[in-house]
Amino acid sequence: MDTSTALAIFRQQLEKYVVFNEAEWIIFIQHLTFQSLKKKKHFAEYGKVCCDVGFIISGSVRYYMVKDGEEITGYFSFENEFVSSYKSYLTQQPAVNYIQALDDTLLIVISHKNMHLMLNNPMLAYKMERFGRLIAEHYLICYEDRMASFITKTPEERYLDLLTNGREVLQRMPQHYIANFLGITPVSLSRIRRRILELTR
Amino acid sequence: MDTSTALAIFRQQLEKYVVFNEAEWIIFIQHLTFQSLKKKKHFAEYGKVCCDVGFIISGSVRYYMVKDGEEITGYFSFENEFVSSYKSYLTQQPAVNYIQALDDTLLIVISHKNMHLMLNNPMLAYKMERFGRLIAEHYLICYEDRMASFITKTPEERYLDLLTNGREVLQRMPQHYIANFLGITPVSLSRIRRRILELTR
DNA sequence: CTAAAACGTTAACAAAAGATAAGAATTCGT
DNA sequence: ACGAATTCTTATCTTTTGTTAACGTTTTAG
Repeated sequence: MDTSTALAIFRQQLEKYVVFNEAEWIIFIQHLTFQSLKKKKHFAEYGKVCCDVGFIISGSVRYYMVKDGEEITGYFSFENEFVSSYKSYLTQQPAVNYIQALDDTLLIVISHKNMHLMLNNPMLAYKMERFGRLIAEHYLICYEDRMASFITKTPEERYLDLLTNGREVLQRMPQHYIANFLGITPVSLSRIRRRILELTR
Repeated sequence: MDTSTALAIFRQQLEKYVVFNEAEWIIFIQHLTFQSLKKKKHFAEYGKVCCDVGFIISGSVRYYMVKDGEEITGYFSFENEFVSSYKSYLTQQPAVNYIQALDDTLLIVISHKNMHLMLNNPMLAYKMERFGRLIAEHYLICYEDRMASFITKTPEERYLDLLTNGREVLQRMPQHYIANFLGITPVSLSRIRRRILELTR
């Protein structure tokens, strides 16, 4: 995909949050860069400050932490979604997690530095504050839903939710990533799948 | 506590996020109201749109959902913290949870209507966007931490975290609220406490 | 193309958690 | 102050999950 197509897609997706006029857009895109991540390469790593927010033009990533030498996958992001180790990005402190490309992934990137240049550029400041607010609110709602499912639902119920809603996650993802995502072990997920199969058979 | 003291506290706490000059402050406070919630009264209820964000001057609240007729407590907020059923507030759709005062609680309230009046008031718009962004980012980080603990830690580890960090939550909170908050049953928490006692004895 | 690595299922056993109920201690409402 | 309700612990039993290991299959890398 060429960069102008990617930018057009980005602009269209952004319009959920904020609409730039031509003059603003020209300045805005000067603060963007492209990043191409080969499969298995990292967008963010434990112990390193995450300097970027990315917007996924194509591909996908997984978020994981390492505990007792084990990788534990906590989340995924797909096309037309944002990706960052937000706490690290926002505080510019070292990240506690990894973010890794699951496929070859093309991203539009806003560095923390460029974001703050825009937040301090009178031409863009207002819209960037608004943009930042709406993005943060959007992901706040995602987290609120996800926390609620952990508090009120069993792993089996969360998996059934995934079957009905989370098409994309299930299609191409290794099952042990999904197990972690649900808060259980791969073996346990395999058993849950068996139980469901037996019931629906 | 009188209202001017409360406002002074609020102003000071807000300075973590945004600093108002005198002219702005005068307009800002015209968009605030006070709310006094008796113990056990609700700040938000299932099925009703949550129209307000509150700032807790004194007291505390718990967030809970009802599942199979059971109340399941998912979170708490204390003095100098914000409280809202954010998804409902932000989308103005009916809430899926309840928020209830644990003690008599005094709040400073910004209604959704007033928030949007300020967001559209040229005198305040920029700072309110910024305020909204920073608040959302703050709670995004809280959620990120909390999700991480659910994905990577056992209930026992989460309880031990609470023992070292969460002083306030543990002090005055019924134990079955804390159990829900940890994602387990009250009986299970009681057993975890016993195990810990036996080890440290 | 081939060897190695990763993946998903299953089994067997251990550990933990859920459900239910009983009983004592504490708190609450009036 | 009193009875009722709530809270916490403990016990028992059941269910679920974790752990480890084995096995066949699939995918990956060189």
